Amino acid sequence: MLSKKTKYGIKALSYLAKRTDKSPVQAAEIARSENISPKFLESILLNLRKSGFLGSKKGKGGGYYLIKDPKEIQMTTVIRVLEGPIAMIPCVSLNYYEKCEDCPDELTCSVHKLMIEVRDSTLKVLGENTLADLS
Amino acid sequence: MLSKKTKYGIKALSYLAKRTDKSPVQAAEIARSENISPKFLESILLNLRKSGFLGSKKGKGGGYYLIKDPKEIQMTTVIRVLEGPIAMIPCVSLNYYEKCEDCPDELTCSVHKLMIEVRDSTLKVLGENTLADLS
DNA sequence: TATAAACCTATCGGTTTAGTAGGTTATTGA
DNA sequence: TCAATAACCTACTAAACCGATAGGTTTATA
Repeated sequence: MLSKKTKYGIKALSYLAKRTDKSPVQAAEIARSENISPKFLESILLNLRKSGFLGSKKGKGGGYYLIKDPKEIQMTTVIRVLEGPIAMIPCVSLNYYEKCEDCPDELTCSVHKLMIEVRDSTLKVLGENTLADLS
Repeated sequence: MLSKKTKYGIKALSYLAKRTDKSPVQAAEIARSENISPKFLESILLNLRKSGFLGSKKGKGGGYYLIKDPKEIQMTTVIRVLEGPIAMIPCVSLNYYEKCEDCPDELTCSVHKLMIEVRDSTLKVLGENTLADLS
């Protein structure tokens, strides 16, 4: 399950991607428009700025803006930053790999192979979609 | 992320599916063989029995056994029982649907469409695999 | 009748989630 | 220069969930 943090983050990015002009948008405006708790969204936007998705401007007329072209932002990278691993289990994660304590051998694990299949199909969908595709 | 409960449950079911004879297997044996906390596994097996996957026999020589042919058990149904929804977000779940509080309209939600795509690709993989395929 | 094994209930420490509160810093326009 | 604005930062919290543990009850077998 996607956390609200991730969902809100995607909605905020998508909100910015839809705008034609690239002037800064205040966090409060996004929060209002997308029905997100303002303070919670603030922390998410901060996170997205530190991760290199957003730029920001302080003071009056300030706000957040997209740094890259929405077409260049794959959903895989967005979700990895906000949510963490895309795989359903750490032992098949490409970016957040972790060995299972209970498995002596991954190759004979009945769950492992299945989860690789799931991971790859999910990666395909998320890799083919960019921020620009969220309409 | 899959919970350990789900992972252990799948491993236990797979352990039973691999056996040629269909005599009951004790929870403790599965726990030992799969490196699972015995008491935790007990509660999972109980869950699987109540959900109709397993039968059980009490007393000496008792244990758990598969009720159906492993080929007939789709991984979708296993995961739904153990983990809950397969979708990454409740508003696209087929079996555990829930409306989002923040979305006035699902059709215009940028996250919604993407998550339907992810859901469908995951359902395809899990639907094509049965307990028998876990080898 | 002793033993084995499923079954049941309750509890628990730790972590994560989804926020809230309250203040600090930097920019802008009057 | 000063007040307003909006990002930035730190800390806290209530509730839920997770992974397990403890301890007892029931039922079947030898």
